[in-house]
Amino acid sequence: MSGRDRHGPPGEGQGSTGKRVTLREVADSLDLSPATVSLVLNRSPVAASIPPATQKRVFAAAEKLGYRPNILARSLRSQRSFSIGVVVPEISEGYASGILSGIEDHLMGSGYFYLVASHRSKADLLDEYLYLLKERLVEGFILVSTPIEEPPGLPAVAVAGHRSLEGVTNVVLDHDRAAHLALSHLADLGHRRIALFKGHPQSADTEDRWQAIRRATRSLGLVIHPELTLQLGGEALDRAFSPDEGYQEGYAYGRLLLDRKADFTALFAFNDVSAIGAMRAFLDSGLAVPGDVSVLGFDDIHGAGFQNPGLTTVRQPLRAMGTAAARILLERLAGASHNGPVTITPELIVRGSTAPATARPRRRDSSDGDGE
Amino acid sequence: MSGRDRHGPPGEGQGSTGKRVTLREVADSLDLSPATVSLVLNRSPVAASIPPATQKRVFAAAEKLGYRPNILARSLRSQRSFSIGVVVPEISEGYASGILSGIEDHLMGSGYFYLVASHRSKADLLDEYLYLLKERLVEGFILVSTPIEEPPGLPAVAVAGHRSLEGVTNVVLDHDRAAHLALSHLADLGHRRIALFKGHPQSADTEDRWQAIRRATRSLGLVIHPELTLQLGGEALDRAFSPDEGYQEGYAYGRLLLDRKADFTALFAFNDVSAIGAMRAFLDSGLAVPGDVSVLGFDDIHGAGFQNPGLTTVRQPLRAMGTAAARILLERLAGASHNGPVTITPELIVRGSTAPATARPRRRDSSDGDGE
DNA sequence: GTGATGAGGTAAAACGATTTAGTAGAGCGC
DNA sequence: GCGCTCTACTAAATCGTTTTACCTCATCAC
Repeated sequence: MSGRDRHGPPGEGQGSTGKRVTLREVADSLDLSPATVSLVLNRSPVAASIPPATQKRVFAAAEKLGYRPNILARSLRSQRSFSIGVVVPEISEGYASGILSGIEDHLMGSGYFYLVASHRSKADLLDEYLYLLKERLVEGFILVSTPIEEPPGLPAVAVAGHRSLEGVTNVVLDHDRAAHLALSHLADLGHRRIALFKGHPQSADTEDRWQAIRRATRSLGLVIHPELTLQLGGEALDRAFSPDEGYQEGYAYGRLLLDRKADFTALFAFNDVSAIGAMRAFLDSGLAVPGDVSVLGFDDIHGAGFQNPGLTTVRQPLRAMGTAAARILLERLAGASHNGPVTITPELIVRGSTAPATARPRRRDSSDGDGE
Repeated sequence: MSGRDRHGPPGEGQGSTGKRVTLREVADSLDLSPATVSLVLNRSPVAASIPPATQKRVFAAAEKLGYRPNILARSLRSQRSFSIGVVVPEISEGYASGILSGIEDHLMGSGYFYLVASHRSKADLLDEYLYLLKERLVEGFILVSTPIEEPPGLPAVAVAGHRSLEGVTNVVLDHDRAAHLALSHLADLGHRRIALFKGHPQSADTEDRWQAIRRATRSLGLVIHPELTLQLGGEALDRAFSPDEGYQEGYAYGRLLLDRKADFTALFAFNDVSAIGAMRAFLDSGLAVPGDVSVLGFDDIHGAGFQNPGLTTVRQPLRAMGTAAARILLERLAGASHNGPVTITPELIVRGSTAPATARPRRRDSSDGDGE
């Protein structure tokens, strides 16, 4: 709608090699001035007085010569770049790439491109990238799970939101609903001693989700057991995990949980990756999942359903969230006012990793396998 | 080395808001011409005759005012954009995002950005995106697992290569070594009836790998059983799978394999995703992995080791491949001549999904579980 | 005094659009 | 014939650089 509406046809007029046709050349071929051609092609209101016949000639010539405006020149003059900056913690990770794919879907359809930068949770890199992106005249930002301290200086949409900031529209998951779905599912299965993985301190969702979990716990008559609550990326472990070692980290924290020797019948992890890692730790130590311990993830990343057992999880519609973020940003760039946060609704996906709690202590006891 | 060598410091000179400082303003503040300032800042050889004292003043003023060249203007004039186009089939998928993260690593360090486009295996989208990227004056392409018909018209590096094309440097995995690693591992375990998943016809690696498998099979004294060979995305199934349904597709083809009732003791899949899907199909139908069937994947995507059982697989160093692609492209842009293909060496990662072949027919028979 | 040389710059033309402020000519009323 | 209004355009400035082709002044050799 905004953006350019002509995309194709590629490769017409001239081959993919050869010099580009400029506005001047089109104008010359028509014995018109570049100004006229520009006005017509851009459907400027000023072109209202140009007779339809001439307009037709202009369009025809542009088509025939395969004219494509030089985006750089246009951007320089009009101070628009038709590109936006997308900032993610780490691109090779399921959450970010899911969102990204939604963003791309929407942007491409609108004539925009995007530049991606991964800050790997380093504040200085983040600052630098925001700077470099502005230098490239991106028109706005989409910040994915990226906590920033001050307004970025351009219209922005934050995907795993955080506290509200001037000029930043938040796209947030309904964490209360998510926590309630997850915990009531476990409660209904009879779980009372539920272990929890809190998210990394630098993850934008961590705090919101944690508060939601506390509220849900209370409203369901459950209690949070501090000895069963582990903070990912916390000081509990001597070893730090790099951003793409989420599975290993989950495994390590799963082990840690077992080492504490405090009984629990279920784990509600911060995300699928840590859930899968922990599940593996449980299995390795001889516990059955879900026989001895139920495991509940978060996100529903690709492949979550193909774990063994399939991972029960709270699905975030990542692609839809990306699409929404892109749409909102473009609307704002087109002049729409920026209203409150946009809420996304999660969904509980029940698979094989959760089952009724059993009274039996969590000790190796593989009398009944997971037949199904 | 090429590219700009100054990155930071962000946020100095002026806040993140406020108008940008132009070259003209720097020049005016120094009572010099923009030309001089430009020459000095760019360390042009022409600036040799400018006395060091003046040069110092110029740098100091630029720093003080927080001058940052406008990239659009620079690009327009010098016909360089300091950005490259990365084309992938689908961004939210592990292979592409792994490569991407390597690409990013290298590019960012060199002052380049990249624009991503996902063609979702549609030839018309691909053409259009190549066109749009050229329109944005990207300086070159990195094509990830993207087969193209004709030279793209710009320097390019293809990551999961294909037939050689003018101007395209291929970064290819050593498929012979990969196939040999995988098949000799299975052969050593006593497997003779090995099922195979061929890749999608549109995947660039498919044909190379298949030929490599044929060679490896011969040299190992194995035979390929047509009834155990399935082509992913082939006509065997009535249902087509979208690009992000790789797991489901693997599951479906796993089932298909079982339905054929032809005995096999191992599966060597085209990639981890289909291997995991198939593994799940085997488990669901009561077969033990690796007790009844060994499963061998390809890629070593994130989380492959956290499957249950852990997936034995041929690792492609995705990130390193991305880095290599970016490095080669930048070298070529800097004038290096484009030599032959670059070969990447795969590695066999043995985990729990492969074990010695058993004579026992593949029928439900769960007498010994997969304890450890 | 002349011509050459070098030092230390600068003017101005690109790059390829967009857009504002006109302008030439036609038509028309009077 | 004058002013006015339209119509159908166009000239030229502008965006912010880069880069080539100068230019001016000193100095020096002869």
